[in-house]
Amino acid sequence: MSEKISEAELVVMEALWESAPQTAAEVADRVAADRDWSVQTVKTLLSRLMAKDVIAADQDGRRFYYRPLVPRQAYVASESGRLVNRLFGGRVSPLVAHLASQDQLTAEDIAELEEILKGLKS
Amino acid sequence: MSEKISEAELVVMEALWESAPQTAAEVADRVAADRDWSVQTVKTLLSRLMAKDVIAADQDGRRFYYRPLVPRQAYVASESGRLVNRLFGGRVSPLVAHLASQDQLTAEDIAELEEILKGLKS
DNA sequence: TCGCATCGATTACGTCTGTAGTCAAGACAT
DNA sequence: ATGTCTTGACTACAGACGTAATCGATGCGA
Repeated sequence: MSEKISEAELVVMEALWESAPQTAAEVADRVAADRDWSVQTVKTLLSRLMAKDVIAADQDGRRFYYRPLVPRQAYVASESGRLVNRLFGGRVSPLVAHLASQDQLTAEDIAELEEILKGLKS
Repeated sequence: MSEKISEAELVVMEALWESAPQTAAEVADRVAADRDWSVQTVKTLLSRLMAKDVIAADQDGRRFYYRPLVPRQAYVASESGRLVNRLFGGRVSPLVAHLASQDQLTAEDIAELEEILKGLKS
């Protein structure tokens, strides 16, 4: 919950969710795979994430080890909730119906969805 | 597709998707239900949407009738696609699994999802 | 011990966003 | 004809965002 995480900040969060704790340099390395950012840029984003209280840093000598405070799970939950509310009036099935109508469901998706539903009808 | 529509702009788009064409004043009225904005604010948002080529205006005397150029359908498609890519690696079933695990699926949703899946297995 | 590399902090700066005021031109009532 | 209302265009401005340079402190190699 809490402060809104921006697009660029999210890239940094993903790096931390992938593995934590990490130093700024490590995060920058990991992030380099996606975005061509300078180390400075990554550090700025880390600061902003700290300001938003979604990550924390543990000092080790003069360097910091960063780790997420918000689990990816929670973020994903709030974001997908937001989307479903904004675009589908809070209902999930229209979202799936929509994706289905766009042929965005793979055969695998369909099989898995059936599994999920089976589980829900316990 | 094309230019990114901001949160505030989206509110205006929704008003136009609901009914079109509309004058700026009509849009402002409709929008007033959600947001407490001045007419000016709505006009600015309309301009920005024009600049982004997602709406168009037909002049009638000295007033304009605005209408969406991008159908809601298309917007919803690109946004939900973006979310699924950003958060679920492009796979839909994890999204549903996630929503299910959060108890965000109503019984109605489940029934409808079953219907959808039945349709897909034609 | 002295210079250099490195770290986080601070500052910068252009763009986008949210929100709105002001302005010029036309319409309308008196 | 003149003052008023309405309309879109233009301008404003603070805060967020993307991207990065610079700065002061510190540790390390020579």
